[in-house]
Amino acid sequence: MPRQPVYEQVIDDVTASIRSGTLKPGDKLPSITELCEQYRASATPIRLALRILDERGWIEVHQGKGSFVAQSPPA
Amino acid sequence: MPRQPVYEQVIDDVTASIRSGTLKPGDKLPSITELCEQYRASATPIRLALRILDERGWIEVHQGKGSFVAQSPPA
DNA sequence: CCACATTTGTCCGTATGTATC
DNA sequence: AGATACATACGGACAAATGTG
Repeated sequence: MPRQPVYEQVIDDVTASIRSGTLKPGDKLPSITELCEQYRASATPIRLALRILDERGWIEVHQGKGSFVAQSPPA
Repeated sequence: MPRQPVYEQVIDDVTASIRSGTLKPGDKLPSITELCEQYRASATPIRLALRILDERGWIEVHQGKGSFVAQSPPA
């Protein structure tokens, strides 16, 4: 079993939290700096995960403000 | 007017080429190394562009093989 | 099977710019 | 003005997949 990349782990964790209701529409996600600490990783995989989650419609990322759960996340 | 980031330029160029028919489904894109030379940029923005184009369904990227225009690109 | 070159994948650290608070 | 937060880009390192010989 090949181990899962950090950025995929973040994607899975966030989508799971949204699906389960732990994260609700409009909720603010931890900052990149905080996510780096949580996952003990650099900003590279964290930022990649957030960008992909944004592309897929799970979150909205706003410069200077932060990342927020989308109002209508995918099923 | 803020100038356009390199990765957005790549995205625009590739989507335009696909839309115009210059690039057809199944066609192989230049390698990352070649795109770096063409745009006189590092791999970072090139990779980002390819990843986003993949997420949006324009291309398919395969490790060890290359990037190929999707069989059914978006409208 | 092995060796090698090519190509993409993942991640790190760093620097600088832009937006928000 | 300063602090916080995200954006873009560079260079480098090592891993993994592919194709060829």
